[in-house]
Amino acid sequence: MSLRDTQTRTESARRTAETDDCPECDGRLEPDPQRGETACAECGLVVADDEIDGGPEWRDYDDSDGTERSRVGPPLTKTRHDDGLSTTIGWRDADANGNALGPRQRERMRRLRTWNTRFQTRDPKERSLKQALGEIDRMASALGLPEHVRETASVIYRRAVEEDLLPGRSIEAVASAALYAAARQSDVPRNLKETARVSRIDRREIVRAYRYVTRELGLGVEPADPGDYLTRFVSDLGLDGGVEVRARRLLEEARDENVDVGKSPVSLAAAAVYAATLLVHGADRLTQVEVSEVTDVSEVTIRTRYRDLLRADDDCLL
DNA sequence: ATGGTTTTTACTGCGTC
DNA sequence: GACGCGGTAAAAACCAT
Repeated sequence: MSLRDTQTRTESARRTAETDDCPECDGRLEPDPQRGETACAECGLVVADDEIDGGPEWRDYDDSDGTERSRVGPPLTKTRHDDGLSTTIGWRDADANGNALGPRQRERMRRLRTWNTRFQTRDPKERSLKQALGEIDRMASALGLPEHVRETASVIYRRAVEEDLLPGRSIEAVASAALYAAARQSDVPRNLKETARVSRIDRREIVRAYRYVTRELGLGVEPADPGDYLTRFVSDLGLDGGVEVRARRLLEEARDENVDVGKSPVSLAAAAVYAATLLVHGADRLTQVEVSEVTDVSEVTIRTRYRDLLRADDDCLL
């Protein structure tokens, strides 16, 4: 890919905290009003952070004195890490109004341009990495997963890249798989159906990537604990804590009686919630359909599982 | 690929409000 | 009659081999 003859592009410099230090030389970072970018006072490094956030982009387009910044609006979309966010730096040593730059400014611009080309030509891996991390971020927030899960997901993804696991599978599939694995490892599991819903990749392909990655990376991801689904289900269904406690006990007793072996954790959790509302609230319980809808477990499965749970429960007359 | 198991889909019957 | 539930049969999905 050849450089544009007269122009270079760069990742947009995103406004970070104004008091940050330069990662390269520890010089102070200064927002450059002329360009609307933040750059290091020492080496001219334009700061561009790795993750895609929803933060606004700051630019000063028409203010000749450059003191005022205008909010241009949110980035076009979170799903495209680059489009619409790139900054183009002209080759002319002049500001936006065509006025010549002073020697100081000129020098600074020269440095900015070299850095920009570096960012651009840095290996494609860097680019795909950003895309993947952006995707992870998007899916994670769609799934309501906390920050630390995104981080472990990115770690998993990076490791997958390092181990050359990418060839043959799509970036997004591996990203989805990494997130799925991270959620399970962090004890805030999301099942495959949920993951597939927010992913561009279908379920089958995610599992394939997931299996491959976990095997190659030796990630010991244990089967999800049904209890980990419980709190989420309970709150999604607007139930009280009493139900959750009861449900948890049902799950424990099921475990003691080995009724749960071979059964999907989600099914058990869903069934436990239903059974618990039945036991706690009696007549005005939740319907199986309601539970089925928020848990993504079919009514039939809820039925069969919750009968098992009740059978294993001591306090249940039988 | 195969076979065993679980889950889902689709449909039906029963009791109740 | 609609609704919640239970049961069933067949298909699909899953998993270990």
